[in-house]
Amino acid sequence: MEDVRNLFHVLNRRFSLLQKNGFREEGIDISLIHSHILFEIDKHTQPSMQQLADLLGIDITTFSRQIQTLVKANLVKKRAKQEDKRVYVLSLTQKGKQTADQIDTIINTHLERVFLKLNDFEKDTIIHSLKIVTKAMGEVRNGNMIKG
Amino acid sequence: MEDVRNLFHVLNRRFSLLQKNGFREEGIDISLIHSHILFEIDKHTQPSMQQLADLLGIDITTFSRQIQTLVKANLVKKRAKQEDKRVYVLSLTQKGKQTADQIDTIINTHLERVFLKLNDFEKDTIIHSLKIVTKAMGEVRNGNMIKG
DNA sequence: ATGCTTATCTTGCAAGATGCAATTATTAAC
DNA sequence: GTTAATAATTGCATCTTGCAAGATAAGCAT
Repeated sequence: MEDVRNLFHVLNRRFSLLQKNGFREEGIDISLIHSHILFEIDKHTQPSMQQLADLLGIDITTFSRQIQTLVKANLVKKRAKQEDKRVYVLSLTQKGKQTADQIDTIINTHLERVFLKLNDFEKDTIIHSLKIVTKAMGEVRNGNMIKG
Repeated sequence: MEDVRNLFHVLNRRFSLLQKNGFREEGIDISLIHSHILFEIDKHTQPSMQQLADLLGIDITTFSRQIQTLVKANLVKKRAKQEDKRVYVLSLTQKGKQTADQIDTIINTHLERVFLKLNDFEKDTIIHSLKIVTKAMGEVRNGNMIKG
């Protein structure tokens, strides 16, 4: 069991570096955390602040200010929910969507470069395994998460 | 290919949460970044500042200050290398090693809880897959890394 | 309705993290 | 020996973080 932690750790770090390197190489000036926020907003429909903060494991106050920055940068739109005006619902602006897509392309390009080293069987096995383990990790502790 | 990014992303996040939750539940007061630094120092023999900073993808100036904090907390030891006195070699103090081991136990316990949900075949497949993909990701871009 | 409790989000503040530019100390190159 | 390169640190300005304390809205009891 002892090298499982190491595997996750290294994998984690390498994926982070893959993203950072991607941004740098393509001259995109965005932080990892902002990229993640755009990604999550894009993935879910009408997420609230609290939902996304929980999902990303960020303190709500920090998240609130990150969103303010993204709104100022015209990447994210925030509007009060009709049914419950305490809640703010997030969505991407056109520019935000465009940025999210651009980031997606970059990361996928880099991921493809990784998978080129592997044959189809390995590829399928890996994706299957990632799905299983990700699901299992979500089931152990799922506070108030949106299904991811 | 498009949900591979998502898989990595979610897996990444869930592993981060697993670590944070572990620390919180066990009442360990340590940040993720400090935990990672201890882990890496423990894993490598006589790593230099620059090596670890590169490995973790942290700016060397930030890393230098993180190490100062850890040295003050009596978790890390820093000594000049004999052959090259510009270089500082890092190691764990007794307390640092103890902390690293404690963290390791916590994370492994939580990981075991995840793997309980899976059968032996799935477990083996997943570990095998993680190894392959981690290796592949390391080979695509390996700047000046120590072998991980 | 009125008050009490809970939920969502925002700000004040103080502490910590970040990264560029400049500096120190050491080694390498010529 | 002078100059260049490398490893690490410090100054400084900026950003991030999270607790505590608000502001506002919704739910719920009486």
